[in-house]
Amino acid sequence: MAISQEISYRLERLILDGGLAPEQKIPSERQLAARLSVSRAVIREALHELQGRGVIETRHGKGSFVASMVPQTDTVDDHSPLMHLFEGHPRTLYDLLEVREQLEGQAAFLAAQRATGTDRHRITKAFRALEETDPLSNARSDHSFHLAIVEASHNPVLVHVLSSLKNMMLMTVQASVANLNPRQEMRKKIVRQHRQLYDAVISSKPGVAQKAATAHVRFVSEALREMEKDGSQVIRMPVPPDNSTQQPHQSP
Amino acid sequence: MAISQEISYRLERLILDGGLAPEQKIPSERQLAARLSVSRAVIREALHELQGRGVIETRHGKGSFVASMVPQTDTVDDHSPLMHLFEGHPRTLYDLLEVREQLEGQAAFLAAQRATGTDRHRITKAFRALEETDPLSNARSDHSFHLAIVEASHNPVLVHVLSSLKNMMLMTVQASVANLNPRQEMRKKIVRQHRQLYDAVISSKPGVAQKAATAHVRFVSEALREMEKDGSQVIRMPVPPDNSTQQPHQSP
DNA sequence: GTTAACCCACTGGTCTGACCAGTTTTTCCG
DNA sequence: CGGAAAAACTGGTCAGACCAGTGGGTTAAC
Repeated sequence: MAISQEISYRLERLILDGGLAPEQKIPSERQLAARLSVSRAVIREALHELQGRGVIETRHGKGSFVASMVPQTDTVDDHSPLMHLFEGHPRTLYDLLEVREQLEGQAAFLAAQRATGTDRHRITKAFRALEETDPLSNARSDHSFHLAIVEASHNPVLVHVLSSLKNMMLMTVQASVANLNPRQEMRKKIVRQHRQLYDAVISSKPGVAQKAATAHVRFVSEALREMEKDGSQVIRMPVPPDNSTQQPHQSP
Repeated sequence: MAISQEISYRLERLILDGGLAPEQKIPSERQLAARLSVSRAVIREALHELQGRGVIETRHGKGSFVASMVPQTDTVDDHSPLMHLFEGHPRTLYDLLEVREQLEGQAAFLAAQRATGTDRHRITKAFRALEETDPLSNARSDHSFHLAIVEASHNPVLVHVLSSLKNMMLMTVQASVANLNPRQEMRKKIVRQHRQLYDAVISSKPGVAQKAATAHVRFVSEALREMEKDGSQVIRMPVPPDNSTQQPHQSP
């Protein structure tokens, strides 16, 4: 194995084992080179590896620092392999929506097919709440509504995958509602889409429900794309701690 | 921003957009340096960044190659949130297949739409290999074929999700081929389905490709269900150590 | 002819020492 | 003392050299 890789490995372990705390400064490249008796080039390559992996940050003229990896090992894999793609690659957001479009559609289809009485009750409850909450803070309601439908599909795998994808989205962009609700006409369309989806599921029309769900996600995706094109920046920020996304429960 | 970072970013985007396909060789460091008019050190630093985040693999004396987008988290989470569902709940397998049906369909659709020349070449190669290998040991070929199509969708999220699902399947059941191939008539049908899928993707017919892919997964799912009902136990065992896991694309 | 050895032209891996470009500290003059 | 220049850091880039694996082709021996 290459020396630079050994060094990057050793440094990473040192950091993970707590030998170097977050925000702490790493010895300068020249010091490390001298200390480990290798050339500075090797040190730089090792550091770039750690940098690519998000373990350290390097600032010109100042030095390299251990990145503050939030000790919050939530249920969500913080540094999931996909997470790196988001940073600097906005396109991934739309890749994500592309997949969600498909899966939300399937979830709606299955929900319309399989929803039990309890499911219908939960969905209805969530839908009512969604209609009553004020536009500004109904991100949670929106989430609950869709989650209720997904869970009514009675497919644990689907629930799990979709919740992962949604969490991943929430990590980078404040959900669609936050971006779109301010625009009145957008909000109206979304409300109508929700109603269509709700009606289709409740009246057990799988095909219609599926179409409604995919159309909804596609609409949101295209709206976001449009906004971004128009210059109005899509709000991208970590979502505040949300206890409701922690454990989507499955009703038996 | 540092030049090396710009270069690593450009290369990563190039890879994600399909300009460079998995397994494909990246120009040598000296070529890149000359082409981009920078020193070789900068190129090496950029490559080490990509290496750190698993986008490329470098082999001494051979060159650098685009890594499969599949996150090879060798630590296949035994304690994955979904894993415990399998134990005692065979139904989860079919939930899994239900979701896969949808996603493989989407992947085929997108692949037929977006496949580049390189993608088509890879798919064709995998397909040929699939046709030539003997029925008993073509689990790998089957996997490679489907993977090539999924990667041609140029949607990293889709690749990631599907690979997770597939890994999860491999953990519990020896893939469909192992169970179905012994039966001659089954195998014939599967071969025909593969050919239909292949033709549709290569001739850029998204709709047809999607239908072929979903039909294929559904067929496998129903066949498994049938077998289980008939009493013949579906083989459920951990997949044997796979040395090709490290370097996903190997043709025998 | 086949095969084995070797050589050479690739590839990445490492080293050296220099210089540029930001940042912080020190120095020294007003 | 205050503040500006200078020095001493930091990382970023460059050039050229050499080492170390790899593979193809030529050659020499069998």
